[in-house]
Amino acid sequence: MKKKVSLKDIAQEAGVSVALVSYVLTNKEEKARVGQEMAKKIRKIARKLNYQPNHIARSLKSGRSDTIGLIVADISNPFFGHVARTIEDEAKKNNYTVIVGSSDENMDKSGDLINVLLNRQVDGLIVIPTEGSEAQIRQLQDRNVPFVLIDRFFPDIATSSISIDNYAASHDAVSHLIRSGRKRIGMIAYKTNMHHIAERRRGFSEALTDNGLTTAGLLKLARYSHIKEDIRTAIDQLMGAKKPADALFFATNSLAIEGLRYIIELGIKVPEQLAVVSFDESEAFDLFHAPVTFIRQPILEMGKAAVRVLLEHIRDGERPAEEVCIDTELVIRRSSAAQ
Amino acid sequence: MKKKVSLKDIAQEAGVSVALVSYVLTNKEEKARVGQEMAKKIRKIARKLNYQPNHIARSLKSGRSDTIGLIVADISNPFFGHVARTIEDEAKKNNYTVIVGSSDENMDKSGDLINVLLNRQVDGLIVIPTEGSEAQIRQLQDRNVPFVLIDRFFPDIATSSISIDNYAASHDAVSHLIRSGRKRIGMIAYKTNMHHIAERRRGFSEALTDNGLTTAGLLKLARYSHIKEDIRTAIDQLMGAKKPADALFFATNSLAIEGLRYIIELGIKVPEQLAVVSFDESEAFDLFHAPVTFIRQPILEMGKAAVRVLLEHIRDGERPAEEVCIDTELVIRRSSAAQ
DNA sequence: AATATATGCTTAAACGATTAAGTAAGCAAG
DNA sequence: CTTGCTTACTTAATCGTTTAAGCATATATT
Repeated sequence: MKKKVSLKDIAQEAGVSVALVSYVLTNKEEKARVGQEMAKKIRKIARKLNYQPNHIARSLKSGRSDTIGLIVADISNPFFGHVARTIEDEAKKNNYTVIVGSSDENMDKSGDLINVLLNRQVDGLIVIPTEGSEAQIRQLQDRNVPFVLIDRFFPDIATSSISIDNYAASHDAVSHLIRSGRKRIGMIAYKTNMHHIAERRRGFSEALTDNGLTTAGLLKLARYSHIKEDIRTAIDQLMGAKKPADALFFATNSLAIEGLRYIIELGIKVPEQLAVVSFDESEAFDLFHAPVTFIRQPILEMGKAAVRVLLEHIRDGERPAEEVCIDTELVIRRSSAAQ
Repeated sequence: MKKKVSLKDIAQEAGVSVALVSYVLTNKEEKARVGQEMAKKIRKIARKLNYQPNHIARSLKSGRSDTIGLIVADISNPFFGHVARTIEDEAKKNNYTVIVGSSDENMDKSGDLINVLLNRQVDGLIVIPTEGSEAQIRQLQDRNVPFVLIDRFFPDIATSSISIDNYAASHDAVSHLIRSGRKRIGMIAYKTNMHHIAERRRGFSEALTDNGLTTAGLLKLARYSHIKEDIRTAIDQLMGAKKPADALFFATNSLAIEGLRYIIELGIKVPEQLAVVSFDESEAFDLFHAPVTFIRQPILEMGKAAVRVLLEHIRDGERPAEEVCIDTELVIRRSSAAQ
C-alpha cells in the first residue's frame, strides 16, 4: 500500500514546521496565530497532496478512537442485522465507526470479543449479552468502560440498558390469543435463564392463569444448539396431546420460522386448527399462507437510544446508569384470526 | 474509562526500562538476551496488572492495523449479513478484525466509507461495489490498496474478485423452467448496469432464445429505490398481458420477496398458474406455500476466498489480481414444479 | 528610550509500543 | 593488562499527530 501523505510531507513542501501545519489543518490558526498567507499555502498543499489525517496517530494522542464496539449474537440473523444497521447509521451521524462481532450466544466468544474490542481501544461498547456473561459485564463496570446493554439485561446488575417490556408484550400477545377464542395455548421458548426470555415465559404463563387457563405442559423449551430437534419434539408433544394445542406462541423469530417449517410439513392448518403468534419481525412471516401475527420490536428507536446513552457515558464517565424501556406493538394478522 | 496498564507501568514496578519489558512481552527475550530472572519477574508483574497491549500504539509503529474493512450494500439484508458473518469468522481465524459499513447501493456513501476505512488505516478492503463506483475502485488500484471485490466486479477493471457465474446460473434456472413446461417466462431484475445483474439478465434472455422462445416484453426492471411500486407494475404487466406469463424469475431475493407479497395479494396460484424461481436463498422461501426454487450462492466459500485472497494481497503488495469464480447450485422445489 | 504587546513561527514533549544501537560489567584469552 | 566477547541491560529514535511553551521580530504604548 502506498505510503500516505503525512503532516511532515506537507511541512517539508511548505518549508515550515509540522506543528504549524497541524494548527492550520485542525483549524486552530487563530489560537495559534498563523499568518493568513501561510495558512492558505498550507491548505493548498494539503489539498494538492490529498492529505488525510492518520486516525491511528490521532487516537494514540487523544486517547479516543471514535470507534464503538458492538457485540451481537449473530450478525447474519436479520434481527441483529437490523440492530447493527441502526447503530451503524446512528454512530456515523456522530462521527463514530462501529466494529461488530458475533458471540453466537457463547460466553467464551463474548469474552474474547470484549477483549479484542477493548484492546483496539474502542471508546465504548454496545452489547447484546449472552447467558452467563454477568462476570464480563461486572468487569466492564469495574474497569469503568462506557457500555450499554441492548435487547437484554441482567436484573441483578445495575447497568444502562435499552430494552422492551418483554413481560407485557408477551402477556399482551397471549391475551390476544385468548380473546380470539383459543383455549390451549402452547409456547416454545429457548431453554435459557436469560431474563428477557424468562420474562416472555412469565408473560405467557400469567396471561393464561389471569384468564383461568391452565399452563400445565404448555411451555416447551428448545436448546439454542438443537433448535430443530427440540422444536419438533415440542410440537409433536403439544399437538399429540389428548387435548392438542389450538395456538402456539413463539418466543423469537428463529423459533417461529423453524416451527412453521415443521407445521407446514405436518400439514397443520393455520389459523383454523392452530393460531400462531411470534415475537420479532420477519419477511418470512409475510409469505406464510396465513401472515403471521407478531410482536414488533422498535429496533430503530432501540438502536438510536443505545448510541445516545453510550455517547453520554463516553462523554461523562460519571453518568449514572440509564434504563430505557421502549414500547412494542402487536401486529395482528391472519395467523391468529378467531376460529 | 480507567486508564489501561502500559509497558511503562510494568517497567516502573520492575525498576527497568520500557524496552526491556517490551522485549519480554513480545517474546524476544533471547534475541535481546534478557536475564531469565528478570523475564520471569516482568511476566509476573504483567499478569498481575493484567497488561493488555495497546493495539493503537502498535499499529502506529508497525503501520499495520490488523483490521480489514468490509463494504456491503446493507448489513441488515440477510444475504449481506451472511457474507459479513463468514468474513468476520474467517478474519478472526487470521487475527484480523473487521469493520463493516453499508453503502445502500449509493456511490457517494460507498466513497465516504472507503475514505473512513482507509483513514482508520485498515490493511485492506473487501468490497461489494456499487453501481458507478468504478472511479473509486481505480483509485484503490492507483493507491495500491490491497482489496478484493466480492459478489460483483467490473469487467473493464482487472481486480481480484470473488464471484459466481451469474450468466450460467441464470441460464440454468430458466432452462429448468422451460424443461418443466413453461413457455412465457418473465424476469424481474434491478434497473442497473452492474455487470452481475446484466449477466443474470443475459442468462435469462439467452436461455429463452436458445429454446426458440421470444423474450419480447418479458424482462422487467425495478429501481432499487422504488422496489415495491415497480414490482407491482411489472407483475401487473406480465400477468395482464394477452398471453400472461406462466413463470417468473427474480434476480435477487429482495425482489422475490416483494414480488411474492404481491403474488399472494393477487391470489395467483403457484406453481399451477405461475412458476417461481429466485436468485439467492431466504428463510422466507421455505414458508411460502410452495417452497421457492432458488439459486444458492456459495456464501461460505465466497467469504473464505475473499479473506484468503485479500490476505495474500496484504502480505505481498505485488501479487497479481486473482479472479475466483465459484459454482452455484439450483435448489429445485415446488414453486417450479411441472404443470 | 524603555517597556509592553502582538505576530508568526519553531521546539519539544507526549501518546504507547518497537527495535537498532549503545554501554557497562564480568570474564576469558592472548 | 589489554583486547575481545558475553551478558544484561538502557538510550534513543521512530510511527503521525497534538499542543503547551519558547523565541524572535515588529509594532504600539508610556
